[in-house]
Amino acid sequence: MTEEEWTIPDVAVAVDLAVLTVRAEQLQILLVERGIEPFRGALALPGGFLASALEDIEKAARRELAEETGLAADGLHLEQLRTYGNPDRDPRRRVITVCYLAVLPNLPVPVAGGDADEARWVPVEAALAGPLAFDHARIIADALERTRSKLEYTTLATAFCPAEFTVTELRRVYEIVWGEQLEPRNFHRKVTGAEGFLVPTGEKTIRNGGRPALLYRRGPATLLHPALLRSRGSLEVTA
Amino acid sequence: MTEEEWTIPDVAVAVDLAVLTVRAEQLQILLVERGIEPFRGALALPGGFLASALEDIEKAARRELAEETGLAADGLHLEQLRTYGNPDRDPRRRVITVCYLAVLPNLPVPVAGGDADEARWVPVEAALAGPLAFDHARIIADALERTRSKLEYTTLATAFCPAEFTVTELRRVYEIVWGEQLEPRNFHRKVTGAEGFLVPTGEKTIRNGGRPALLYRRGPATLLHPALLRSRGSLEVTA
DNA sequence: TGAGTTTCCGTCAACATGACGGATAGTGGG
DNA sequence: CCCACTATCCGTCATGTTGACGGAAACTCA
Repeated sequence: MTEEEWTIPDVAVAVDLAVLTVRAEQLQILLVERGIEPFRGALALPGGFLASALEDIEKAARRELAEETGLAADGLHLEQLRTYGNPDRDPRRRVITVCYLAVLPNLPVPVAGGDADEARWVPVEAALAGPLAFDHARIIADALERTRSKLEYTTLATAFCPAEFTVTELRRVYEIVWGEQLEPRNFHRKVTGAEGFLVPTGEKTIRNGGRPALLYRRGPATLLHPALLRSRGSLEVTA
Repeated sequence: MTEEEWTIPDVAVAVDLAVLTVRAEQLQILLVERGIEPFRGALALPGGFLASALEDIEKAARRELAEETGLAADGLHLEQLRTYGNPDRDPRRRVITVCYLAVLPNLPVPVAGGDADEARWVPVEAALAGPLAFDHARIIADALERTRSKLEYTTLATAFCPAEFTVTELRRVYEIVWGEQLEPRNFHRKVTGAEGFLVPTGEKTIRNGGRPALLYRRGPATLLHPALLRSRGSLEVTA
C-alpha cells in the first residue's frame, strides 16, 4: 500500500497440476520427467509459467493440462488447490505457483504429446515416496488429502468415473482413494439415496460376471448430504 | 516449459486479508477505505503487494495484518483462502492476489494504526451489499462460505472466542455466522461430547444474569467428529 | 441344468439427532 | 431475608442414520 520510492516487486507466476485418476485399481498421478535444470531428470508435476503477463491463471492451467494430456473438457474436474510461494522453492529465482487439482476418469491414456518430456502415470504412493522436484511432494500430499476429504462431502468421486458407471465402480473409487474397504450394501443405500448424486440412466446393464448392474450418470448435486465419512484417521485441514 | 526466445512474464503479487470477527452480535469484516486510485474512496480488504521479491507470502499476510490491526499472534487463525488472478481485476497492470482468511476474537478494537487509511469493522452483510474495490465482494463471499463450512467440520469457531469462553458464547458464534438458531441443549451436548474440542478450565464461572456457566478453553482437536451440520441451504464448494 | 459370481434388497441393533421439560445456581428487588 | 427472574445444565424419548449381516435375484459359463 505504500506508494513512495518503492516499486512493486515482480514475481514469476507458474501453474502446476495435480492430475489424479484411478487406473489398475490404484490412485495414480500424472508426472513428467524434467528435461531441464533445476531438478533435471527428476519427476515433477506438469505445469509451467504463464504464457504471457495477461494470461488468466485457470486458463493457463487448462492449457498446460491440454498440452500434457491432450484432453480438454469432458468429465474433467478442475479446481484450485493452493498457492505455494516459499521464497527458496525454486533455486533460480522467485517463483510462486498456483496449483490446481484435476480429476479424470481412466481414459484410454492420451498421455504422450505435450511440450515437456515424457509424461506418465505414477501411483501416488510411489510418487510420495520417491524424490520429486521442488516442493511437489508437499503439493501432492495436499492434493491427496483434499481429494480424500472432498469425497466425503461432495460428489467429486463421480469425476473419477466415465459418463456411465455402476455403483460398484463408484465404490471402488472410494475404496481406492481412501485406502479402506466399505460395506457394499450400506454404500449402495447411501449413494442411491443421496439427493441428486446419481441419475439412473434409463435402464441398462453391463457385464462383469454376475448379475447385471444398473448404470448411472452423475447427477446435478455437487454437495453430498448426508456426508459419506471415512472411518477415522485423517490429517490436516487445508491449514 | 518452452525455453526458446520467450521470457518468463513478470506479475505483481499481492496479499489480501479477509479478517473476520464477531462483534455486537454480528459477523464483521475488517475493511479499509482506499486513499489512492484505483477505487479511491471505496472500501477494500486490507492487503498489499509483497514488500520485496523475496518476501514469503504468508509472512506478507501476517505483516499486513499486523500493520492494519496492530496484532500478531494470539488466538489468531490464519489460513490461505484462494488466489485470484483475473487479468483485468486491476485496471493498472496484471496483479494476482493470494488471499488469506483470518479469524479473531472480539478484541478491544486495536484497529487504528496501519499504513493505509482508516480501517474499520463492517458487518459482512453490509460489505457484500455495498460497492467494493476490485473483486473483493467475490473474495468476501468466498471467505464467508469457507468460514461457514469450516464451522461444520472443524473447531474453527473457537478462534472467534477469547481464551476462555462459555458454551453459550460458542453457540452464539455458530448462530451468528450461520444466521440460524440452534437448540441450546443439543448444541451443549455435542460440543462437550466432541473429543478434544473443549477443555474445562478447572472450575470457573462468569456472570451474565443467570446461573454461572462453566468456562472452557479450546482443546487440541482441529477436526470435529462427528460434524456439526447446519440445517440446509449452502452454496458452492471451493469450486 | 447347475455351479459360480455379482448385484440388489431387507432387517435389526447401536448410535446420533431433534425436540422438550425441569432442576440448579446465581442475581437483584422488595 | 425471601422471592421472582434468568441462564445454565441435565435427562428423556421419538426419530433418523449408520454399521453389520444374510439371502434373494439375475446373468454367465460349463
